[in-house]
Amino acid sequence: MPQNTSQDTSLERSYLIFFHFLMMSKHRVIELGKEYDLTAMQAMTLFLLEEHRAMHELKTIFNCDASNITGLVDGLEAKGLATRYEDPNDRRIKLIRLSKKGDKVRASLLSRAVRESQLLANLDEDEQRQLINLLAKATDGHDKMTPER
Amino acid sequence: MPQNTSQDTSLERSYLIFFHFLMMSKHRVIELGKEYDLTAMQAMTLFLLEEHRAMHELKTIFNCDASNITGLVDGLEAKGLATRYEDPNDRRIKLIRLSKKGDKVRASLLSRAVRESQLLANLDEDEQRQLINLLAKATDGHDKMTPER
DNA sequence: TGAGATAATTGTATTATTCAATTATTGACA
DNA sequence: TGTCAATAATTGAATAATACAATTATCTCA
Repeated sequence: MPQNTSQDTSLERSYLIFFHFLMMSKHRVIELGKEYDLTAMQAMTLFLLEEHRAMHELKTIFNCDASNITGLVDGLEAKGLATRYEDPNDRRIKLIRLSKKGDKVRASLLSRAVRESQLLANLDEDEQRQLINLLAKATDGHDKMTPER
Repeated sequence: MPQNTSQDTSLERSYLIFFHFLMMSKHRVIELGKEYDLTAMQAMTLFLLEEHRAMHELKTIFNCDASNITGLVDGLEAKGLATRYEDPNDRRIKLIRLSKKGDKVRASLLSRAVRESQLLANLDEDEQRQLINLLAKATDGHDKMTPER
């Protein structure tokens, strides 16, 4: 068995713990998405489409090439989950919104993600609330994804 | 601007906040890794290799096919950052450990990740500690990555 | 008006990930 | 002891994800 002989500082150790958490979460979303015949990006995009969003917003959030978003939205449209439409204020921009079917799939996916992810299962209700509040505060202002606005 | 007309429950909203946080973190690691000419997986693997680890452990943590780990470790060896060696107790198993150079790169990467990530910049010291403690508790027992053991 | 920036798309190239088959080793147990 | 199922790692081929380059349309603003 490995012995801990590390020189990492406490903050660095914290970072590693956080990173661990991050990777596990990703796995859970991917596995859940598969059940709905969605790629990881498609599943995550449903999460993001509580409201309509411009394609370039998705590009920023996913930190990827714009062409990937074209393909991503093509896929969602092909499945009848979302539709594109022009931004009336700027005809360069296309906005995406979920269809009725997309809304349903999103609701089901999100509900199951929350119930089954077990990510917070080790925490009592109060701790869960604390954690989420801290994450929300930490996240605030970092990019345009903030679902509160 | 999108108006919030959501039906999401508070727990679901929390999940989305968490997810937001998760994606941003991933981007930061990827960008940092690039500066060191490392792929995302290579950078994350350095994080994991505080101690030696068996290849199949990495497979579990990354939730990927075993063949990816072969390629991953090939890459790290080619760069002189890590070495394979046989587990003396089970000759099927290969253990990976960082070289001296690998240790140095890991330390630099981790230190910069912590200092520059700005992930926790919105929180004061006390809140940071709280957050990390909650994440550690939430994470505990979820798989074999826990760096404390 | 017109130069420069942004948004989206297409086709292509590159990279990442999975799949199937193979070899070696281990552990269980009849 | 010998056999069989399970595990670990590897290889090569197939598939999927992501990035790059070039193009069109639109917007901003000096």
